Amino acid sequence: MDEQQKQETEARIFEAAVEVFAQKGESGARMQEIADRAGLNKSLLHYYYRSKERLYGKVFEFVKQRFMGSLNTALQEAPTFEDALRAFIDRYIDTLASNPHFIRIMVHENLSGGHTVGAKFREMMLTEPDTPVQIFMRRMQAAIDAGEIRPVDPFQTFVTILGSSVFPFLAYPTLSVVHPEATADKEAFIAARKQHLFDLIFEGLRI
Amino acid sequence: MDEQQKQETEARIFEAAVEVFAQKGESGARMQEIADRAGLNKSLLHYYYRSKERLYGKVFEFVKQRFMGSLNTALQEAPTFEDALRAFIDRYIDTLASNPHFIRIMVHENLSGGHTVGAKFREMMLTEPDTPVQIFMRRMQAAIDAGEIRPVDPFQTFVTILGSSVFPFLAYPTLSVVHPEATADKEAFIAARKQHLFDLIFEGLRI
DNA sequence: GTCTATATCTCGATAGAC
DNA sequence: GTCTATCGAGATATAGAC
Repeated sequence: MDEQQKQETEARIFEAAVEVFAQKGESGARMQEIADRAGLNKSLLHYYYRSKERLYGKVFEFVKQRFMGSLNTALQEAPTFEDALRAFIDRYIDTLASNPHFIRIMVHENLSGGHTVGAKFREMMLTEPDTPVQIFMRRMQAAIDAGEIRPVDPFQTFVTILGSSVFPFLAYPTLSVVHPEATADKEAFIAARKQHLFDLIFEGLRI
Repeated sequence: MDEQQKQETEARIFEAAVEVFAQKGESGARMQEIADRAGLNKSLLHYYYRSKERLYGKVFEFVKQRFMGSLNTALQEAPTFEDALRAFIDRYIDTLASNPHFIRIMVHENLSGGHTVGAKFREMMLTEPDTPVQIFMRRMQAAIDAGEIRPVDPFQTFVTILGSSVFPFLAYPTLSVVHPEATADKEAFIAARKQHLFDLIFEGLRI
């Protein structure tokens, strides 16, 4: 009972921390705001995580795992390149939509120099043999070699898919001002976005 | 002599402020860091700009003007849609490359709720009759009506171009770890990016 | 474990000397 | 105009009661 209560408190802190760090970044986030959002006393954050720095470290690690994991699973399945491309775009956008905090933390990291993110990814490149980028690029290269699609640079294509998928989640406040009609229904906009992206890129790669 | 010195000091503060706000966002930025980067005393920031809030306001306004200006000019020229598309992508990426701070401030704004950016853009939509989005969308719609390209949603296409162009500048620290060879020479990467994007999207729109 | 109270530090801002 | 010194608010972090 006590133990369970403890874990739940820790989890509530963690979830609140993810949200606040996503919105404000590491330096902009306030411990008080995290405590308020978790409905707990501020000193509990220190009891469970010692310092703001350590709390952020845990959050970042978690976010990175989820992020990479979603990319990996999306790439595993699918027999043809067409299927793989569609699955990748769909799953990736779905993950972004249901976990909007993740990409925000990653972007904050990159904007502020990307030192943490650089170190973590470098480590990952060494320990894990197959990163999502490499899997995607190999798969696309195979399709090119087999004459299924045009010879377009796989890495550039990967960057295009990521950027096109991520951007709407980063710029939503601006986009909703610039074109309210298209973005008012967020569900519909996301569905349309998936359809559009696959169509445009697949046609762009077609022989 | 004094007046000139004064202007130079003010300019140095401003430039340093642009850099720090771009890196940390409004709340994450520190007046001390801006002063250090400008090689000046912290109290001078208040002498010239009264408060952090006002300094940020000036920076944001400046950034927004440069940004929108570059988008507009890129869309003016070009006779055919193909030319317009190429010009738009080239000019837009060039502007991002030579002014990397601008987009970062915009993204920080959006991440932290986008209230300032929302108000500013709403105002712009009212005062200026033709925003870049509208010009692009109208032009693309005309090309669709004329049967020059496939009937692909112009707004979605606009978002795809923006996202694909912007993303590398946001995620450069991560990308350079994930694929060092492709990103080591930044000039070359940007040139390749322009070429790739136009090719992929133009082929994707082709009848 | 969770709270209150408080110590310690950092930051934005101002006063005043030069 | 530019600097040093400092104030006061607000933030992180800790001590100690329950």
